[in-house]
Amino acid sequence: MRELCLPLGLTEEELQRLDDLVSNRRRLKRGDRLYSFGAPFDAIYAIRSGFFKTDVLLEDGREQVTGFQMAGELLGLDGISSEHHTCNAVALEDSEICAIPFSRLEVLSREIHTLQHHFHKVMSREIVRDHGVMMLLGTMRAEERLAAFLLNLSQRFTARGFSHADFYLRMTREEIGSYLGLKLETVSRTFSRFQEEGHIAVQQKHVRILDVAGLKALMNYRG
Amino acid sequence: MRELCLPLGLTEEELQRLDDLVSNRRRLKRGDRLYSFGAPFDAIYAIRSGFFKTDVLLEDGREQVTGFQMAGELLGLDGISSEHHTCNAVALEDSEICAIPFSRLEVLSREIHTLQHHFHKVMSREIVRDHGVMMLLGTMRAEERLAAFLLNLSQRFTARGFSHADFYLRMTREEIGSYLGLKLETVSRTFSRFQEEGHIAVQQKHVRILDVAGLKALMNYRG
DNA sequence: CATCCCGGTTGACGTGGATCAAGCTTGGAC
DNA sequence: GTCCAAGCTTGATCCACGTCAACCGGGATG
Repeated sequence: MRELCLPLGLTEEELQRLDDLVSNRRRLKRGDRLYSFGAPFDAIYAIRSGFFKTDVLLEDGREQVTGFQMAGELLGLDGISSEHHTCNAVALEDSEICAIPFSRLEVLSREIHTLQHHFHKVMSREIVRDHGVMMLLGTMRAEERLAAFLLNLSQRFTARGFSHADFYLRMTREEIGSYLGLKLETVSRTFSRFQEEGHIAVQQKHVRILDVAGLKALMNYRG
Repeated sequence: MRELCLPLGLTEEELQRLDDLVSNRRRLKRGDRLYSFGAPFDAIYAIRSGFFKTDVLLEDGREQVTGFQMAGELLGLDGISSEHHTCNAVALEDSEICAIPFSRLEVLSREIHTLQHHFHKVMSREIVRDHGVMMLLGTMRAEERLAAFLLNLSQRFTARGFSHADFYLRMTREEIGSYLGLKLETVSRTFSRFQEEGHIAVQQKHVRILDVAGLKALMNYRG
């Protein structure tokens, strides 16, 4: 956890103060909302365990999933700008989070330079990630989108010590589709095609990646 | 300029220190790059005047425009995460920017709380903006995307004291298309359709918005 | 002045993914 | 165990947007 979401090179005393900051824990069951669009913002959240999605809704009900977050990642950065949350965060499995009161984070990051810099990097990384999603939504075809999605999940599971090639999806086809700008049927069909072509083995939410190179190759060529 | 991109409520002395920070000006001609993908990051940039695009490229040459920036907006936030720029920033007209050395900004924002908070808000606003683009790319149809784009431009021009209804586009149809996830022909056709329907008058880069309500109405209903 | 060229428009046609619809699988409730 | 609802798969058809191609218009160049 520390390696993933906290800066290195802190003194014992600094670590202690950080631990105080993130001491406010909370458990959520699958389906629970961590926060909702429009709610007042006063804390960001570090995921200790579990899996989340964030989404934004249009007035007519259309949903865009803006991200899937797992242990070690932060939620709520969108709320800083307007003092209100601008999306919904929903637990996709039973999860545990730390609430980090934002005003206290700002105080502490004035005193601990590495914390300040780390926090800026985390926000910036979120912006870079979003640009990657724009690239995906703006220029890629369905196959490329799903391949990129699977490879990204695989890489993040690996970073957390799980198998890079064998995992359970926490989200539905519809949620994957919303994230990737596709309909659930297209997601399902593309899974099936990947399976026929031997790139993966998929049965409902259980995915095994059989051919990483093949998936990567799908991403770089038209046709 | 100050109203748009600087925090309010600073003392004279604080303002002086800020002015020192942003004293490093630079002029760019149309087509010049402010920075390129992979270049070392050491400063963010405030646009004093002019117009920019940022884009990311895939290995096979596909381009995704990630944003259009105008006076008072910041460029380069993407570079903080990895100490290298992760996109290209290109001037779409002759422009002037202030380079803000990032390490100095971090020092100063430790001392001026309102600056720190303002900077966090700016980064967060960028994240929120990106979510809006995801929504646009993931769920909207061509008409909705272009209407949203025009209304957004209009609103930003208004905030800068320009006409909300009469402006020149600084970017090509292809760049608009790249931003909106459409081909240039689709952008062109959709402009023509908007004109036929009386929502706008368009001649090449000159756009007049005739019916704001009509454009807004286009955005919320399927079909 | 003529020429070039880049960007824009428009038309004809093709297609990837959406839509509509029918089963199927699975896991939780009882 | 049975039942049911939610989610997944698959097929048939449709259509919004992409592709390909022709042409136009205006500003830069010589």
